[in-house]
Amino acid sequence: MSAGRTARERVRAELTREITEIARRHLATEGAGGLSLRAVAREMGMVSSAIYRYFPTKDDLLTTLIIEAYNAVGDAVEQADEACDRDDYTGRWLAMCTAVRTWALAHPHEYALIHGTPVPGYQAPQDTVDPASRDGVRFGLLIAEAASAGAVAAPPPTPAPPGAAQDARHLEAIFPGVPPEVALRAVHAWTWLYGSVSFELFGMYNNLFHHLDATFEHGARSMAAYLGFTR
Amino acid sequence: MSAGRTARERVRAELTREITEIARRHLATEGAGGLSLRAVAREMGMVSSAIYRYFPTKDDLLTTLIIEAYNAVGDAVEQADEACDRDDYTGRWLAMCTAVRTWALAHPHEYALIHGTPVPGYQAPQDTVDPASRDGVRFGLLIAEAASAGAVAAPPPTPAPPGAAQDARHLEAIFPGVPPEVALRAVHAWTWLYGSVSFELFGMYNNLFHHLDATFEHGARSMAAYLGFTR
DNA sequence: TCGCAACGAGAGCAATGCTCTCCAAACGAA
DNA sequence: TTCGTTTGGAGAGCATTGCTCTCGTTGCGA
Repeated sequence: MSAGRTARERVRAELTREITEIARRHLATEGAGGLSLRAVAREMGMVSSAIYRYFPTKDDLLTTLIIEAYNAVGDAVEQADEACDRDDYTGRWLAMCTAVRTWALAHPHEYALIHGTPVPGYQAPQDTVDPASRDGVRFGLLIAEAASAGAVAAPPPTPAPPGAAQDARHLEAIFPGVPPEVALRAVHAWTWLYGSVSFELFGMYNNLFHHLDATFEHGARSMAAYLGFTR
Repeated sequence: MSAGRTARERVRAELTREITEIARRHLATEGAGGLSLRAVAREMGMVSSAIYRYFPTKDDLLTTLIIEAYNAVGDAVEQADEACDRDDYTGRWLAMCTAVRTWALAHPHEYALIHGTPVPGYQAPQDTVDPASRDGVRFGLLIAEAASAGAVAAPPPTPAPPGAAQDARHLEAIFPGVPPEVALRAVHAWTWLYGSVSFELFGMYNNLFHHLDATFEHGARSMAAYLGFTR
């Protein structure tokens, strides 16, 4: 589709791209609330109504931005993972954690868009779910590989209501071949990751920590132990 | 101050209360983005400009709501804690986790207000920091009591950069008398708690878990082990 | 009793998302 | 090449918002 054939199609693709680019810049500087279709149109030298030919609704623009953001995190995580030795499981986990945090710190508003309060009235359409799960899928792969390589010590079983065990079995899709108890822990560790990044970004660690890099790394290492990685 | 003396003062206090009440209701149904001073004024039978006599800015109303929300979580956590045996440390931890989650599920928009994306352009004033730390302070108390009672097993030390150790020593204020390594783990567990609640509330667990109660409880128990509680 | 501060009413401003109508240019089939 | 059909920009317009300003009125303390 990028090789639009008619002149109109090419110009349309180009303008659409330009709109999202400007919108992304506005988002990055003003935040999601400060994003205005009229302002984008203005910056493009368009009259405000014209922009609705490209994005019929502000939500549609937001959706595009959200998908981009998810993909950016997904890319970051995947690249970080790939730069590691395949069987350095702890290293891969640390790299993925760092990738998420680094990206979030560099793109706070985009991070907020996907992991903060859902935008009022906004309903995530189906197109977002695949991009949204890219990072998690990659993480699942890591756990699966580590488990099948015997590099994950079976954790001491945690007493839990039966529903949790059922859910754990459903996790097979993301953690193929991983023992349920390990898969559950993996989700908890993953949850810690995003909790930690959100806390830092939204200011909950202010006045509490002064060496955020170091504390984050400590947390990630500590979670690696919690996960049971033996190497 | 609630016993305002002059009629005017009493009426002012009452109107202020009524405004925040309506605002809280709007917030609960429409979310933070849908909160409109004009709508509140309308519902009160006031002309829109009159409301500015009570809250000079929308941010001021939000600040009030935010403080209320923080206090509500603080109350919930404190009450949950107090309903437990003093030396059932695991039980107290579980109770506090459940309290946070239960409150959040019952007041999703208020939760989002304090733990979601910071409202665009909003700068949290000083009045919010005390209410904001009530839950954490209570949690710190629990850890301190457990540690001094010898009910926390020293965790295997996690290798970490020096900054983390420095920060850990600063945690003395919230975790008095708690070994640094334990204090750090406590923060990570606390982070997991809010990460977990946020993930659930913001829909990240959709299509992943079906027994959210049970899975949450599993996580909390698993974190209790991570914390090193021995009873 | 008098003067001031508080406060409601109303009009107004700039901005937003979104709609509708009008018209010119690009397009594709004949 | 012509001609009817999309496509898409311009412009006006609507309802809504936060916020300001002015103008009376009214409660209050001195």
